[in-house]
Amino acid sequence: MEETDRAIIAALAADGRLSYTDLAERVGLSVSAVHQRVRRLEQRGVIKGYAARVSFEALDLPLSAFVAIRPLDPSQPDDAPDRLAHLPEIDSCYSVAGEDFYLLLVRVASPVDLERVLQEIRTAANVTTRTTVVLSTPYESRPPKISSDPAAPRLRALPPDPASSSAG
Amino acid sequence: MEETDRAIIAALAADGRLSYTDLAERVGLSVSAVHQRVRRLEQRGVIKGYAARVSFEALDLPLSAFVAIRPLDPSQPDDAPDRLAHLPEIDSCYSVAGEDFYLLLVRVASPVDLERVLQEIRTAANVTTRTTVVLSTPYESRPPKISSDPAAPRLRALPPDPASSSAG
DNA sequence: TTTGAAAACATTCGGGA
DNA sequence: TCCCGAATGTTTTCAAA
Repeated sequence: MEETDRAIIAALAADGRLSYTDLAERVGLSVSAVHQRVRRLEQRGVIKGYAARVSFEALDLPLSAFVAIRPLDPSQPDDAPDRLAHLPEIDSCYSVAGEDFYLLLVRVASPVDLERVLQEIRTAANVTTRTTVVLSTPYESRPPKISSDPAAPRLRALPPDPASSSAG
Repeated sequence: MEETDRAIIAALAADGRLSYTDLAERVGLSVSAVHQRVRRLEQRGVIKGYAARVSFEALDLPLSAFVAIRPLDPSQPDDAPDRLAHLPEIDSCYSVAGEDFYLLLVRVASPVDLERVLQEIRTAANVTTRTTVVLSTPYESRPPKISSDPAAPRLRALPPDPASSSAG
């Protein structure tokens, strides 16, 4: 039961378009039972959604970079994520411990575009930036290991937080 | 035509389980025409696959960290990504410019697990580590902006490279 | 949780712009 | 080359037990 949910999640993390029929075969349940479980996982927020994995090269966004940012005036209220959310080049925004405040992952078409985005980041959030260019990506966004360990903690329902995501 | 492909990609990046029927309505084409286009995008490698977006908190992996690594002996052949690929806690591995060689994103259940993974990374790849803990994630893995700019470059077919991913 | 039937959907094909 | 519409098999969905 608990283990079945983990199997479902692992299967859907690896192939988000699996049919309920295939899923049912893999976990050894009827189609409707699997369907119901998936729906419960979606409602509980364990499965937050589904996405096509797209090639950034093919979309002409071959240049990725990590941008660490630090406020120019640390006494100001810190709403950098909100101020930056409208920039479509920003893939991810992490609040981090350490000398920097946030770590951004940006995707652009060219060095010139990176330059422009960095300027936009600095002016929009009143921050300094320190940029690390990604040269290649051996692997990325691998499906998480789903422990089928019998001693593993239960899958947890989440507090109703429909906006933000990982790593609290 | 070209713009239609971008609309399809944008729709599937936001909702990877959209039916072809829904997709067809959105882009104003017949179901079979959309189906054909999606298949071509998949074959060309523009769409690399589909994945469920899972909540790492719900999976009891609430702690994320960026781990910058540097070889102890820079004259040795550098195969750190291969040496680390078996560690399921590593979500992503980026080769980066700058003082560090690689930047890893790891996901674990607790500080103790992070400690263990860092040791495993150091011994498996013969590297030093510098770790930045993620405190929260305002947003992550947002769908890329798909330029419908008429002057935008064509969607590119990819050389047959079925393994690696972004940012060359 | 299962079964079973109805509705919706995916997939392939032939033909037309 | 790209599109559409129809035919078929599959999947999803729902009710009932």
